[in-house]
Amino acid sequence: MTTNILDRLKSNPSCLSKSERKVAQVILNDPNKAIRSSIASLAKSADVSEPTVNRFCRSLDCTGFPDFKLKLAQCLATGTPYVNRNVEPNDRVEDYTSKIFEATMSAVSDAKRSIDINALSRTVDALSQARRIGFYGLGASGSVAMDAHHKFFRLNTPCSAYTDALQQRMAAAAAKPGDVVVIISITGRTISLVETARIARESGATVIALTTPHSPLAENCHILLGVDSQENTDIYINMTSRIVYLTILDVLATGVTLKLGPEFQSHLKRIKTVLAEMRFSSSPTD
Amino acid sequence: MTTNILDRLKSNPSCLSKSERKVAQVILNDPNKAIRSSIASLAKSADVSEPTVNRFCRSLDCTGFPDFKLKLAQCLATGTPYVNRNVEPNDRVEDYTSKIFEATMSAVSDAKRSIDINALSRTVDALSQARRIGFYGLGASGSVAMDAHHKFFRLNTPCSAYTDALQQRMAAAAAKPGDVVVIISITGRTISLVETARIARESGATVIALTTPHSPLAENCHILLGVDSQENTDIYINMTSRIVYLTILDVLATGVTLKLGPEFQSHLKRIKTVLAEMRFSSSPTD
DNA sequence: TGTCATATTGTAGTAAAATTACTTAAATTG
DNA sequence: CAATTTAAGTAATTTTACTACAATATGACA
Repeated sequence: MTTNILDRLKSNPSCLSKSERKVAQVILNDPNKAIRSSIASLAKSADVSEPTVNRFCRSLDCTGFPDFKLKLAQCLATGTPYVNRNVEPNDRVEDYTSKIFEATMSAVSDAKRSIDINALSRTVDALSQARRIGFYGLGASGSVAMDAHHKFFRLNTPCSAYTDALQQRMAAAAAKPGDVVVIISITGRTISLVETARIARESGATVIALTTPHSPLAENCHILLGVDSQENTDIYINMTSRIVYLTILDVLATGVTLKLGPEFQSHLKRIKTVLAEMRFSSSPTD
Repeated sequence: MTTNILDRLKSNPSCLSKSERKVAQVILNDPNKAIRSSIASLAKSADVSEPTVNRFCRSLDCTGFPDFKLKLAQCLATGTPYVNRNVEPNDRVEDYTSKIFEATMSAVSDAKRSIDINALSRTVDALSQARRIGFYGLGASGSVAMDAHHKFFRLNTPCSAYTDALQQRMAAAAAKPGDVVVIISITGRTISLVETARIARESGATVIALTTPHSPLAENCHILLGVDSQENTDIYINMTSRIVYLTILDVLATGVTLKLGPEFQSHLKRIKTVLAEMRFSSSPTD
């Protein structure tokens, strides 16, 4: 994704001249006003000439003022007007709530843009032909693996989740060709998981990694579902990556279900009916 | 939020005249082109006059053409240009991937708008003063509970996750005043969980429910963290609510951490260091 | 069916906006 | 402290959006 215009404005003393910085300042003061202003009024507010505003837009890789307004408007609309603001000690509840929700949305949106459709497609193929499926995760990714298991066990392929390093190792060693092993790790650097991936490969299983690109785990799998963790925001990485992973697993489960075709829907319906009996009335799965 | 302009365009044969509909059609064909067009070129593409385009904008509650472009641009940027389209049998990978990602984003965005800050704040208070914390969930919410446990166990309050109905019942019965019980359920109608909530209340624990408003569970707790499940889209409910719940738990964990104050940060840092030793190098928690 | 009334669309002109080309001012460097 | 480069402004041009008005179409009713 081309970097957010607002961010560039905030962090760019270089590349802008003195008067251009005045323009930037005025825009940052009230971006929502800026997108509705004409070049003339903006120039007046910043106390510079109109062409200066125009040149300012060009230095930000826009073709002109209208183009700049458009891009600014879009970046304001993303709901993340000042993306990646970190939570700060004195934030009130509403402050950090907004920040976390926004960070989550922007992570999902980034992932949507950067996900490798081809890898996704090959994964759906592998999963729908699998003899058995295993989801492997430790720590925060452990619950992701459990969640994936809960999704996939309703399909008719045998399926397990392993959230313990030793179990994982044993399961990987016991894997056979035709098995699919999905390894989930935010860092992709946990030694035992990378080992597990290697073992699973040696056993002949298809190894799929849901992890950060270029990590050791990413280098040791057959299919990589890579998710770039956001550059700057340390704090949010754990929160947001996990959510992105869950979403990707939703996509995979959906893909496999579609592949299994319509005669399979009745099978799912039966499960729903059984679950409904546990309820005061109606509806889905907790 | 004012209803999305694109949606209005798609579903509005009324309120638009014949020529105005021609304009709408051209815009829907390539909205991204439309936001960069002048009124003249757009009028030409739609084979109508310029004032017609202008009148078209006015009938959509815009002050004029530039205003319309702005709103359209923003709604395209939201990433949810065609919200809530359901997955269909013949969707290609890229189709259902987009749909699921978009549904997720819009669910998070809706939740952000509708979440009760006051309830959130009281929950943070309760959690940070708790003698011990339990997270209860079954099915898909089971992994949410596990995840919450993984987040909270790093804070110094004793904390557990229960994902088994029997365990939950026993833990609820054993609860004491000062304990906080967080019950997670998408439907809020699972009989055993509603029972568990009642038992926990009787034991004197503070019961917090992360569930659908107006459900039996919602009526049986001290603090309700309600998340409306999306109206129409049946299929997505399970996927998206779970993600919203996780996000809310992120907010809670952040809130509690902030409340515990700065002298606590070193404690967290120590955990990170220990984890780092399990890695090929650097960084967070799987 | 013809006439009037209303609604819809288009034409032409105007004001405003954005951009260009050019000039002046400031800053940098040998 | 000149010479050259860079930055900023002035004024003219082009493009854009809008207004007022005219023309055409649509429809209701005698």
